[in-house]
Amino acid sequence: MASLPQDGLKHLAEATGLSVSTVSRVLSGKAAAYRISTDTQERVMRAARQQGIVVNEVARGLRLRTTQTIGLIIPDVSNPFFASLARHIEHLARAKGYSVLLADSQENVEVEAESVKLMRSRRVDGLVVAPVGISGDHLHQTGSENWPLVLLDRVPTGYAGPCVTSDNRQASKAAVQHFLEQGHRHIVCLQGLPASSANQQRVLGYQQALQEARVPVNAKLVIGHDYAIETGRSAVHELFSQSNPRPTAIMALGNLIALGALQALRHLKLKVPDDVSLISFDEQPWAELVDPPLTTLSQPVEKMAETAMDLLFQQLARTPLNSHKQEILLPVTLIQRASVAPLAGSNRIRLTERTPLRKRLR
Amino acid sequence: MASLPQDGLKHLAEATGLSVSTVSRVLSGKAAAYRISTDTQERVMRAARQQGIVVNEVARGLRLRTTQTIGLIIPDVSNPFFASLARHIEHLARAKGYSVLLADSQENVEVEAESVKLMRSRRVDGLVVAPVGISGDHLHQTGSENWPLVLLDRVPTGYAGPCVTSDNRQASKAAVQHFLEQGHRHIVCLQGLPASSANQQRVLGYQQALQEARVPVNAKLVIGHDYAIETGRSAVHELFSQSNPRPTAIMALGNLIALGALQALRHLKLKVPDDVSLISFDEQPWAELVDPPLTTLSQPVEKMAETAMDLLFQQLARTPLNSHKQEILLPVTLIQRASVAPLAGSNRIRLTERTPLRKRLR
DNA sequence: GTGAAAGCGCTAACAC
DNA sequence: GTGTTAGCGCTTTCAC
Repeated sequence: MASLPQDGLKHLAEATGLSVSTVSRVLSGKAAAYRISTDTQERVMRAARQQGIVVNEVARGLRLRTTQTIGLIIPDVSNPFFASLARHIEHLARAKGYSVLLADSQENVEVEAESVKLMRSRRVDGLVVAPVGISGDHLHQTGSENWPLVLLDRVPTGYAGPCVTSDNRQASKAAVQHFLEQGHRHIVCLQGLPASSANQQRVLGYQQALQEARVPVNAKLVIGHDYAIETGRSAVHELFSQSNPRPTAIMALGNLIALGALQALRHLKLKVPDDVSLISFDEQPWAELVDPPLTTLSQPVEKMAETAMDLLFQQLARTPLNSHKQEILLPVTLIQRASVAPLAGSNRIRLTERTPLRKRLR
Repeated sequence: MASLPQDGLKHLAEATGLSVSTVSRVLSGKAAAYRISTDTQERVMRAARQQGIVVNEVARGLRLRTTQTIGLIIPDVSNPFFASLARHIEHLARAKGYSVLLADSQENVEVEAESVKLMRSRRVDGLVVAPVGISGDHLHQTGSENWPLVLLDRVPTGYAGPCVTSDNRQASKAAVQHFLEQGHRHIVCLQGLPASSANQQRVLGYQQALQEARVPVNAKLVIGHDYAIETGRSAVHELFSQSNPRPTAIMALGNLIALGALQALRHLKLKVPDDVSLISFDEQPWAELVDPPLTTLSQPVEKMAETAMDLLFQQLARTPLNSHKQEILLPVTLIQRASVAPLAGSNRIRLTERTPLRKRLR
């Protein structure tokens, strides 16, 4: 912190001829409670404004044992899904007087663990994290027992604390069922980070849909290793330039993956949806503008952020959480556009609606 | 900050039978400088790990007068351009041991001013801000004289401090020249936030290109009021559903605006590029996948972030900045794809390259 | 090699 | 209504 020219209540006290306590009281809005005279209040305020003095929140934080800061740890801020989450969280935090300390874990467990530790040493009042891995151990280090924490979007298996996700399993299951209804049987699943719970749930939904329809599950059709655009691109290249019989549908478990898949498909001169159908997880502004307009699974991003912050604020307020509401699952919507077609030779008719169909799942 | 079960060096001191000073010295890596015995070091480290004690950075910050935190204020984290900037900045900050405190100013000057004040009171060591307005007054409040600050992407007129932007004027000028070469004369300029310097430079470039080509500048063709998707949509609707003669080309001064324009065009059943050509500011992963692949102006996002952080770190290190390098202008690249066609009846041929042409501007 | 003590800028008893 | 004072948890001079 730069050493400010005029720093502190002490200085203000001298300038106004009052004591630090008094100055402190008016500056922290306790004037009424202490019945400080209007005159005094004015004097302090004016001096503060004139000399550009703002109270030192770090000293305040030390004394008050609160930083009015929440930590936000996400795997990739540049992924529009997380960027959007981050934005809503920042707004909600600010509305309650909290600032947000941001860490991008780069989909890397070590970086994440490091960030958690850092945030703890910086004494953030609470933490919301979209964890990378399937183990949540590093989230609960020794000594961090009742430290306000809520997990978002992804939840390690066996995690018992408060968390909010969308219904990933149900969503991808419904999408795959949609494919099945259109006659598809060879459906690729372009997965994201295999270690992330969201991905696991999505893959599970994919498998369940197949099993329930008595369609054999081919492990080779689940492919990919992270949520990056490149993963979609290379997986599609690999799968569609050789394999036989060629898959007829692709379930992309993330918006960037879908983009990569689209690129590869175009490169391979495969038409969507004529040659292959495609559904993407995550709705984005560009989804209806790409060629063809994409059928997507839309997560309730804003609702997710709100719910997470609710859960966090409840903890901050030391309100015991209703134990039965700790794990919150939000419904996903299937938005049907033009990237899915009935399998050639199947008896289904192609969807021709002008306006997209929205189907709330569950 | 939650009151941690075991807090502080004091506790560790008792546990190890040493003094706080010693414990402090080893925990802050000063063991060597003070010739602390290896045995003692071990003892402290082990105890710290066992009891899960992390030093209280806020107390440390108070004492050291540094928070190892930089503030980042941007107008909209969910805009992919800023999200990307934010990500790079977070990485660069972390690499140097800094955390980042994030504020989203929502393209609102008051929120921005409020955030600056907040960051100052929280004693961030430095600030990087992409300012909303054309006045930079609130960035330099009384008492914040030599407080490390660098402006990013946008610079208020007359601002003298360190800042980095891309060459907005030159970029949009080149884009408009490209339109002109293809025979277009009625070129719409879909602007972003009129008060932002980036927008002003872009509009200026647009005007200059027209003037130099002796094409009359029609003020009615500059339309829009912010960088949102809705602005592109409504402006296009307004302009293309009635005006006569209908414009034949659109310069969109932001990626979301372009998306909105594309939506509206599709809705009006106008084909790109046959009926109207389009160029978008900001390159995005989806740009080559929308229909048609978009010709874009690609800003050097990573380079911008790096440069800004360089400038900031120089200030943090109290290295006097080379005064002639304080205002840094980075070149933009024109990526030609398929959204621009020669005007029907003009004697130009349509660009048919398979791979996009990249033209570095300036 | 290690300890004692002062103080970073603030708040909250406790006085009056 | 306002002032005095004792810390919050850390670093660092000075002592030994």
